[in-house]
Amino acid sequence: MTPRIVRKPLNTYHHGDLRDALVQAALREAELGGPEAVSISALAKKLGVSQPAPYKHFADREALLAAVTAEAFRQFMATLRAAIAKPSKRSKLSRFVHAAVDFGLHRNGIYHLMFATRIIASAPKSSELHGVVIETFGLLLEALEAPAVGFLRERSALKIWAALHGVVMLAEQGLLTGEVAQTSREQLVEEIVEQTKLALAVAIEKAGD
Amino acid sequence: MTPRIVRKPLNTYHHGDLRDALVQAALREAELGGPEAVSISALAKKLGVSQPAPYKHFADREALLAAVTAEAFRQFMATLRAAIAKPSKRSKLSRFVHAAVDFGLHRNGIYHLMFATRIIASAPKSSELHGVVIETFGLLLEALEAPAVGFLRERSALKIWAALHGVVMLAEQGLLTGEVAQTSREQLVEEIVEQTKLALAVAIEKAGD
DNA sequence: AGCGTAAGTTATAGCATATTACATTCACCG
DNA sequence: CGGTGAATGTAATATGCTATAACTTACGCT
Repeated sequence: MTPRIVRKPLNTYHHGDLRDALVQAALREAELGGPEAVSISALAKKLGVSQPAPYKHFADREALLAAVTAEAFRQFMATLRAAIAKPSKRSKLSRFVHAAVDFGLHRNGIYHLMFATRIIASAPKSSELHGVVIETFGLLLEALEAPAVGFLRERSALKIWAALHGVVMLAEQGLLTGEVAQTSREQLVEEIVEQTKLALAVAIEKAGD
Repeated sequence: MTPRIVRKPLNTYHHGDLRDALVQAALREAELGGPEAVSISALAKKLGVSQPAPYKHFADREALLAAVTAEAFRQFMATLRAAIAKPSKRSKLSRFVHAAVDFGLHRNGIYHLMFATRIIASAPKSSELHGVVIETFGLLLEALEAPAVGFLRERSALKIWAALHGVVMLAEQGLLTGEVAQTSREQLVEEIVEQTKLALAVAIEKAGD
């Protein structure tokens, strides 16, 4: 009858699920203030445990951030999956890209954690984090719906991935409004999708010769 | 006969040019370890002044980082200017983009400082930093050599800027080698340049109707 | 020559990461 | 049951960083 599967002792000594609570709380902090807003001691205080308690679950701050980043990717993927599943007259790819950019702008701090740090690069290839990154890329490949073979398809996906990340960065830095560009974000994203599709079509045709 | 234009007192009390020395030293630190490797107290020790001395020149750490970032942009621009000036059989735009990506990868930590933090976004529009950013964008517009009018030209520039930034990120995260993609970085960059040129040509033609 | 101010200094508060040694509870097994 | 080892927590402490306050020194200007 208890809503919790995990056993949660009533005594105050053991928290019961500190590890997960840390990840969730850290994610909330990162959402607002970015990676550097995540403070182990602040989290411990907020969760009502002693300051060094988190170190029983994470070797150091970086290890916590890696776990938080992995969780962020899972939420990212959930958003993307929902976007490409929902029927619409726009293409799957277009929906994917717009959803990704929206995520990057609305959940700003988290996006920074995912893409503007070296957390991924310094995580071992066998890690959980690396796995979800690959999986996310797979989602993009799926959204691409390209009739092409692996090679061209992957290159197109990489170009899309790169460009959409760049758009998020430009928007964040305030370079998509005002003097520099009268271009709206959505317009830019749509153009990128279209020009990549066009380039892919050209490449396929050329390969067909 | 003294090589220094700036007066540098021989007594140990006044450093003589602490502000500039801080910026340069911070830039070196950031080059290796990224923005978070910049520690005011460490810099002070390295420069032989007391720990709070830097605060006479910068209100806080963020102010120092903003100055460092502005200097980084100046070096970035110098590199880009050299690249587009040097004659080659490749297009100006191609040279620009390759130089930018190279800069992003070789001077990794600095690039992070420039594009993966909120320093620009949180700097006032009238600031020195904002100025050099606009100037850098102007350099890209120049490199584009597009026959198009402002509107289309700017959009193309934005797409290029976004994509090249994304490529740097992908390369840094190690997503351009191994299982995910057999695509080389240079190939990808070249394709992006080409497909943007193509898209621009199409857009110009359509506008000409 | 003297004075104001820019640019240093020491001292100190406050917060964060991380380690060590110790305490408590959980889970399991005889 | 009861006891024991591992997991999980605590207290105490070292170290390093940002930042401020109050004081000192030397530069430059009239």
